[in-house]
Amino acid sequence: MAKNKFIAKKSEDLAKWYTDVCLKAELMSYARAKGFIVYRPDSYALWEEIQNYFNPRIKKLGVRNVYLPTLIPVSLLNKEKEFVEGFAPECAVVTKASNKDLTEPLVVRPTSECLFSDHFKDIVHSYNDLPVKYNQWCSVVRWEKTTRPFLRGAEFLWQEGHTLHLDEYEAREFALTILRLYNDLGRDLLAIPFVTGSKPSSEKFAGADTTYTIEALMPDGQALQCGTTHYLGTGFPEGFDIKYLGKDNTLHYPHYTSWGFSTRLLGALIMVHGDDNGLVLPPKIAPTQAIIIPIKAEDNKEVKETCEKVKDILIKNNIRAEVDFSNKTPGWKFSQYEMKGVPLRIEIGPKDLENNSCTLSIRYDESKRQVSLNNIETTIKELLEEIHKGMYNKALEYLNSHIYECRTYDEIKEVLTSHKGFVKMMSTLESEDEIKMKEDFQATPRVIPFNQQPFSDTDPLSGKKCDTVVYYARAY
RNA sequence: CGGGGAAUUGCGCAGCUUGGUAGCGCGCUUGCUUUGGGAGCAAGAGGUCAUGGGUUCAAAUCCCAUUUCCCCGACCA
Repeated sequence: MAKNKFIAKKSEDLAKWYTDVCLKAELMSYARAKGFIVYRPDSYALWEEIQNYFNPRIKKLGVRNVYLPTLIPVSLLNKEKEFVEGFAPECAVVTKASNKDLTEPLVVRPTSECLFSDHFKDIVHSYNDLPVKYNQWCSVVRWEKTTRPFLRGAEFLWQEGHTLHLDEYEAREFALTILRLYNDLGRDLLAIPFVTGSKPSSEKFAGADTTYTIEALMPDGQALQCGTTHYLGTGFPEGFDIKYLGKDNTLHYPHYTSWGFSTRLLGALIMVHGDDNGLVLPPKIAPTQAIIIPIKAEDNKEVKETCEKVKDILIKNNIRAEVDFSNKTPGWKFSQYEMKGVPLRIEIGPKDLENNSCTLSIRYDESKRQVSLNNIETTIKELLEEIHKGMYNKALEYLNSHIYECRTYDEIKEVLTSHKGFVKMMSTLESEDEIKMKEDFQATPRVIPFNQQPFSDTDPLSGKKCDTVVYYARAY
């Protein structure tokens, strides 16, 4: 396959490669305000596919979509102490409207726990009102100092779920159920494997009792938090005075969960699968799964008609297929759709028609094959499945082979200074450990994996006895 | 917030040192020839030179300030 001259090499300059792909694959452009981007049709379509996957699945769990305001009165924000301390520094605040100073400044939501809590106070009175399960699709604003398209922006799109439950057990179970759903989304739609587990207390959401996370590994060995679910306990209900009368005829605070993933998933998708020729999309999420390229169609009616026919057959079989009849040369089209990551290209030309076949070119492994036009829909359906599995397994193999069990300081140093990936180590989870890891290697404890298989009983940093497995890494 | 780089047509860039008619490549439009890995020829269209101020007869070019973007750090769920 011809190499793309418009995109930096992924292995040579990942940062440049990443921005090149975002721009050249027409996913985004920079907007006028600092840190803000335009989500162009090709990236917004990916976000819509994520919504299409996620919406029916949360609805099945009894979650309903709602929409709450963009602006939060400052006084509401101040009701949960830890939360304010965590978020205040990165909030944008509206102080003027109609050319007059507002009596109370309004904060542009960085997340909506306060708004949901304020509303929940009005609708929850009895145990019969529980559980409450809401979700909203919206954007939030966080005034980040360093921004990168999709991975970290001043404004990003996300879903935020907010639920109230009778007790801790039910709430925790729900937070874990959603986390499993996030993990499924990675595996079944994005072809991205995650390490799942809980966050050490230093990395928890401001105000959370427990934060559960899905962490992915990027090609430079840095971890990327791709979604979190929180068991928030009763802090927000206490701060906002949300109470219900239980069966026992006494008042109780309900138990709160919140959970979210953002358009950062698109950043992960680009990073994990992309190559030197640009974006590579897994078939399940690709807005166009198969692009048909006619060869010498101008003066060949048969080529044209076959392209149309194949497209119709594929669409009838729920395959997202398109045909490009534009007068660009085939070579141009090949490069263009490769850059945009279309998983499968179908070439149809006079030579193919001679033996009733077409040429398939697979984006992710750069392979080509000639197949019969008979039962083309079955061939392609199976092939798309195969591609998805292939991409997931490739990513899984990368993840697994970049988790290093470390028993000594020197082993930790080796992994983190050469950007290899996750350090899997035994830890006491004491803050001295974290400080040392941060100072020596800029690494943070990413996740305490659910899959705990202690391989030693000693913390390599302090030498103290311990029984918890922790993954450390540098993070985005 | 620190350190570095940059802003000239849709994109990539030259011009700036030494002030004097706004240039090139790609893309775009039209026509013909092409079409199995970014086609060829010809003719065209397209620019408040990031913004604001200053110096000058004259500023893309010199001076001051501001804004934005990119990279590396620090900060950040």
